Amino acid sequence: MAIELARPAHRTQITKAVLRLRELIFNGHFSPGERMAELLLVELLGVSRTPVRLALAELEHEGLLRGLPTGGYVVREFTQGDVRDAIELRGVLEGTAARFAAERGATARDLTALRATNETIKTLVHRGDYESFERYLRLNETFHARLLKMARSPLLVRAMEGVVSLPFAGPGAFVLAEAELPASRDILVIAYRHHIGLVEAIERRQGERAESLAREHARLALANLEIVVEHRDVLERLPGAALITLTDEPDPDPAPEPQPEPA
Amino acid sequence: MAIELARPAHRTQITKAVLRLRELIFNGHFSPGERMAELLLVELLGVSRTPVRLALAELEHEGLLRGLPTGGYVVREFTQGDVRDAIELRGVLEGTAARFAAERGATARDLTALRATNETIKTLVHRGDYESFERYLRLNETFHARLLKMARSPLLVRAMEGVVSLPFAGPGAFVLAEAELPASRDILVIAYRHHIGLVEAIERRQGERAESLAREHARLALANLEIVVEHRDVLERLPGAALITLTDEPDPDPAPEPQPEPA
DNA sequence: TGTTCGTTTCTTGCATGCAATGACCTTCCC
DNA sequence: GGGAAGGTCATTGCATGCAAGAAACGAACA
Repeated sequence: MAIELARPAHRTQITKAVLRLRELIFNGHFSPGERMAELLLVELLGVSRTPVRLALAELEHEGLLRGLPTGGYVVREFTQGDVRDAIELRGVLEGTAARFAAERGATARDLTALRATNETIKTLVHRGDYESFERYLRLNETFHARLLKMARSPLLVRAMEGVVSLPFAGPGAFVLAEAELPASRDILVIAYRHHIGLVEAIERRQGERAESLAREHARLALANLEIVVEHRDVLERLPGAALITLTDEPDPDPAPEPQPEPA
Repeated sequence: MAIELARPAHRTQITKAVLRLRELIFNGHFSPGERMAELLLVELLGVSRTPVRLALAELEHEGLLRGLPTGGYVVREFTQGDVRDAIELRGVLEGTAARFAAERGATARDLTALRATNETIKTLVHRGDYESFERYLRLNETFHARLLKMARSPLLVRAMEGVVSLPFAGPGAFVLAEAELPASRDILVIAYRHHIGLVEAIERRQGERAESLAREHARLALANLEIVVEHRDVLERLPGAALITLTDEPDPDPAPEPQPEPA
């Protein structure tokens, strides 16, 4: 996921296969549980079995596929609880990034860059057109990428990559849906406020505050998720939606034997 | 890492290559930065290029190797700061596991199992023989594995696997060294206390307390690390030590431009 | 002596053939 | 009719050959 971003795009057959496969999976071309036969993919992707095999291994590590004990891969299925956990987990890791940035000290240059991004975001928050949402999405990712970089922790970057490789776990997950659902428009205002607070906390070296804010910030995606599942027509147009099975029960992961609060 | 544990051990050439390569890397058979030529590994491992290639990809995802933009892999190098971050990161994830377990409710069966493990650990804490340390190590891993399971979050399990795949980040990292360094013997006592507190917090649904305890618990490994680096002869016998470059500076990641506390 | 260009060797990326294992279907027996 | 056993088909695991590209070496020139 880091390699492919380094621009060579289609330089090797493997990346070509990975990119195309990801796209196909996100678009719902394969159903969860469906077996990914190598020969089928050979004629589908136009590359031979060797790069296909490598690409499948890559996607397994990303979490999109699941390897069968007998060999071969199937498309992985995600429950609503998985989505919730992915978002919560991103919050935990971004919280750690924010805390690291605060504890280890940020450069004035980094802080200025974050503020500049926020300034532009501010002008977009109250617009409603689709183009503004797209710009917001890009700026939001810029903000989060820089924040992660400011933690100065390669291992944290790795861990984050492992989580946001899931399509519905990225910082912009479910945001595009807001363009069509004014009900969640206020969330952008709150998100902007979170950004402001994050920069302030990092500058003042308030690690715990930065961590809390980043966690709460990620939970906005959760709020978005809940709004979106109420509008399945919107949900189904989002990438990766085909991988998610919606549960009707309100609590998607009930305690099997809830213990009462003794203290 | 989950697949291989599923017993087939050497059933495929790939797992054979992965296991052997991991062993070679941990033992320092390759130096950090050294190129892992496929043909060299073919005659070293006794398998053909195809499984070698797959194994290399696997180890890259584990974080032990780094892929070069031009192709091929080199052994990755870890700084003391990486080790510190890995431990801190494990603390963050185990904290999340503990919090999830507390928030989502634990079964009486799980709590009982944790307590039983702790009871046995209690009898080992004050012994000093090597065998007791090995038993402690196994029980400690049992405790942490169960805790993780109690979070009921497959994605959290994945994230954790991504972190503890590094040899020095596991729950038992640097513990074996204590068998030879009585200076750090007290740490076992503290660790035991943490375990007790964790079970209590989870039972009482005190999520935040559980999270804090788990984080602090992981930081014991950090204390161990600091003790161990003072005794390089011990450090160098630990697996994976050959991958770590020791920095002499006390603060391994200094702030480039520390901001004063304005508030 | 330092630098640059050309050549050679090594290394990886890819395709394909072969073999073995697992899945599935048919058939036969109870 | 149900279950078990046999056989057939499909799919994956592995090895190897070939070609393109990179790296290293050496030679020639400034």
